[in-house]
Amino acid sequence: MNDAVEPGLVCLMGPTGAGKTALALELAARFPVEIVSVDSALVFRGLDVGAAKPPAPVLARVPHHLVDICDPAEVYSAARFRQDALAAIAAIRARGRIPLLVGGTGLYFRALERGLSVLPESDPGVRSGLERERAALGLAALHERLQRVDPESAARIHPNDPQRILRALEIHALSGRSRSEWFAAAPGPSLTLVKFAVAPPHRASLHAAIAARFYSMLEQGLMNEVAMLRRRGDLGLHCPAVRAVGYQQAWRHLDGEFGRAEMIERAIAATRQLAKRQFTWFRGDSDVVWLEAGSRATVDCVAVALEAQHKVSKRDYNGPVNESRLDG
RNA sequence: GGCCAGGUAGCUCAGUUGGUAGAGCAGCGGAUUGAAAAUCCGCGUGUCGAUGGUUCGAUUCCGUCCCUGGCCA
Repeated sequence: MNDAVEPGLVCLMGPTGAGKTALALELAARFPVEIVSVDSALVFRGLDVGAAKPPAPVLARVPHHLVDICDPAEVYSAARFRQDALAAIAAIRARGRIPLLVGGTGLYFRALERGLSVLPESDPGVRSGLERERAALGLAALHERLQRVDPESAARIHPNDPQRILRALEIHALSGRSRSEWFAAAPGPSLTLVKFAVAPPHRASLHAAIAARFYSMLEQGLMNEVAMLRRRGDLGLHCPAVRAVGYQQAWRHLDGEFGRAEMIERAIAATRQLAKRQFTWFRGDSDVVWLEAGSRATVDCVAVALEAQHKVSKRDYNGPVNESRLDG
C-alpha cells in the first residue's frame, strides 16, 4: 500500500551444512536473484574449501555479494557487514533484481534487522594495550575496572568473558563514554526480513553430514589452503580468519599441538558446536519459518516469497528485469 | 598355559580406609551491539565387567569366570 515501505527481504538461514547454498542456487535458476552472503567466514579471500564457499564457476554464474571482500589479515565486523549489505541490497534493487540473503551468521542477520548502536570502531592500538594489561593484571582486574567505568555493562558481561570486557573498556578508552551510554541511543534503522531457516530433519543427520563434509574438505585440499595461508607469514591464531572452524584446528595441528587424527576429531566437533550455536540464534527468533532441507515444499515455500518480491520490484523500480531468467 | 596390570559416563581417566561415585573432553540448552565459524554461561543415574560369598549393607573385601594390554613359557 505504501510505496515508501521497502518490501521484506527474503532470508535463508540455517546451520552450517544444512543445504542453504544448494537451495539458494535452485532459486537463482528460477528468479532474477542476486545472493547476499550473510557469513562471517565467506568474506575472507583464501578461505575456500574449508569455509564451504561455493566454487568459482558458481560464483561467476550467480551474482554473489560480500564474498571474498576481506583480506585474512584484516578484521571484518558486524558493523561493516551491515554497511556492505545495505549497499549491496540497494544496488541489486536498483538493477530491478531481487536480493536473497543467505547465510548462517546470526549476529549479522540481527544487525541488519534491528540495526546497531553507533559505537567507536575497534582500534588495534588500544586493543593490544588492553591485551597487555590483561596479561599483566589478569582479567578480574579489568572486570573490576569496568565495574567502575561502566557498572551497567559490568553487570551484564560475565567476569570470564575477555572479548566483551575488553571491547567495553576499549569503547570507554576511545570515547570517554561508556558502552551503556552509547547503547542508550536508538540503534540504526531496522529492516523487515522474511526469514526462512533450513535444517535437516534430525540432529543426527546434521552431525553425519558435518563429518562427511570435513573429510571431503580434506580431500579437496583444505591442508594446502591452510599451508598457503601460513606461507604468507603475517597470519596467526589471533586473526579471525584463522580462527574459523576447521582452519583453526588445521593451523594448530601444523603448529604441532596435536596429531592429524585429533585435528580431524576437533574440527568436526567444533563444526557441530558451531551448528548448535547457530540453532540457538535462529530458534530464539519467533518469526522464522522452519523448512526441511532438500524437500520440494521448501523450494516452493521460498519461491512464493520471492514471487511477491518480484512483483514489487517490477512495480517499484521497473528496471531492466531479465524475463528469461524467470522460467530458466 | 603361568604371572602382572586393568575393566567406573559416549571417550580418557580419578575415586570410594565398605554407606550405590566425579573431572576433562564429547553431547545438550542458553547468552550474543565493530573478532561472532568468535567469546562466554548453565546442565553429570552411570546394571562402577559377570557371578557367587562375607556383611545390616559390596562398585569397594574374598572366590570363580569373562574381556583387554604387557611380560614369561
